[in-house]
Amino acid sequence: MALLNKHFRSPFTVDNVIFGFDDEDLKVLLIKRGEDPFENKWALPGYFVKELEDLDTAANRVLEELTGLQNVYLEQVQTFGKTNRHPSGRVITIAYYSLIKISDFTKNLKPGSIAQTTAWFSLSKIQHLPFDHSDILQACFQRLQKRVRNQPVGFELLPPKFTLSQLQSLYEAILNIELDKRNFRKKILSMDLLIELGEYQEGVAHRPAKLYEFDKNRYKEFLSKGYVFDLSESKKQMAKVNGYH
Amino acid sequence: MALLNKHFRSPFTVDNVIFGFDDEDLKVLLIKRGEDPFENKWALPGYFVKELEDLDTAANRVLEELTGLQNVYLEQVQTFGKTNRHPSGRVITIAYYSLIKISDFTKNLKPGSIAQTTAWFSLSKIQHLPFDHSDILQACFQRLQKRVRNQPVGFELLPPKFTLSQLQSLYEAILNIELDKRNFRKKILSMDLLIELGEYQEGVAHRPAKLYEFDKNRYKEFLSKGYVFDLSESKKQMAKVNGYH
DNA sequence: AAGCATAGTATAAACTTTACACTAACTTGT
DNA sequence: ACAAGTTAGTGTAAAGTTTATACTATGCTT
Repeated sequence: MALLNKHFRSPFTVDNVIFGFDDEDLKVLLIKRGEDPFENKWALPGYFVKELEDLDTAANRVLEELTGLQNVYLEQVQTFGKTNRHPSGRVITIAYYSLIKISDFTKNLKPGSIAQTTAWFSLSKIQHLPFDHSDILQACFQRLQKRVRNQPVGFELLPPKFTLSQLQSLYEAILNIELDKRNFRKKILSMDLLIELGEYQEGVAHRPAKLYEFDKNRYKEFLSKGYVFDLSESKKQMAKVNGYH
Repeated sequence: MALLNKHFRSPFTVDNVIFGFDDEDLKVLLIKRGEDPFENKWALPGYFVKELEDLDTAANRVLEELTGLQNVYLEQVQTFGKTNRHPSGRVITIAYYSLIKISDFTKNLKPGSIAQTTAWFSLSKIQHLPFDHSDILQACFQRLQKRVRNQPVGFELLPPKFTLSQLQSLYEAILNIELDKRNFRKKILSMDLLIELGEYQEGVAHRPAKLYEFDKNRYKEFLSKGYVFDLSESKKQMAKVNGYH
């Protein structure tokens, strides 16, 4: 309809903060830009949205072209639209983050693909990013920190079979706090969402840990009973973490 | 820069879910559309964003033109970009909600302004809205329900001086649950964020209630001490509300 | 076989949340 | 002026949740 033509049009991108976890650090996949502005700088991966493409589809496209992965946890976070955020003209970006199993990633890399110009960076070591990508990264990370306490999304970052210690390390890395082993286990197991597989870790130089699996069906039932996934801490504890009493 | 011209451009709007509270119900301000598509239907207010206008600015513009109000609580929620969401062509919309003091609103209405075609609707009575506005409304309402438990935004919907009963009704209306009077008061007062004014309600046919004010400065201090605003309920309670045990 | 590294486990104390019912203060109608 | 009506305001005990804390178990390495 002609009416729409009266109005300003902007190009749109989706930028995708791809998180991974390597048993130690929370990492983010960055891409070395192949064109100006900021050619050869590391930046968040993002693509322009196509005319006939939904936003979620575009975000999944970024992800698949970079990692070869499909059906990955993806969440829209915030839209960044300051008129001057891109030096070449107005570009609005819709920020997403996704959670991938870092081990799957390496398997799916095709030689010569665009993914050859990507690398994982520990979140804590990322300094300045071009455009407003630091703001975008921060918004996505903060969203993840909240999400992980109230939704069972952490499992998206772990292999399908994992140990409780891995799970705890993941939470410690994302939330940047230390957790008590016994209390953590009690809490997560009390929700009764993990299946104890009866299998054990292999190839470790110490007592092997039991392997667990997150059970999506039990989680559906859990929700339908009105229960709420919750790994948050009391106000008192939160104050302490921040160094107050 | 020429590079941007390669890419698809879309017109985009901000839609703003304007919430108000009338001591009874949570309400939403709708506008009767003056043009096709959906002429004369009630819909969420929204405007096309201008070339040199930031998104937040545009959202505030919607608000001010409709209500005459400035400096109002405003939060971006989600961007809706399905290719077919608008029958006349692709339009991406960035959804915001705002919280206003409904009493301020009526004062600021200019006769003959666009606001003459607006009306407040109880949230519970709104049925079908045009476009994907029902989805937008739902997303904004859900965001508000979460926000109100973890941030002191409820006060934005009340007059500067309010009673604890009004505050409780507000929470009950937003969360759609019943709260225990004694426990609610204990909890909100224990955060020590309200100033007891020593003034009382007037013109009511019963014992007049004390008036309180929310103290933004105390809240800043509260935050800087690492405390967290929290009016949430335990998992047990949540389960009960939903009819389970 | 000793040493090393991580896995795995229980309980008591502190704290938070919940359930619950009566008196106080003001207005209205007689 | 007083009775009836309406909402305001208040404390406590029981139940539940969170926290702090330290030792034994199991497998690998040397």
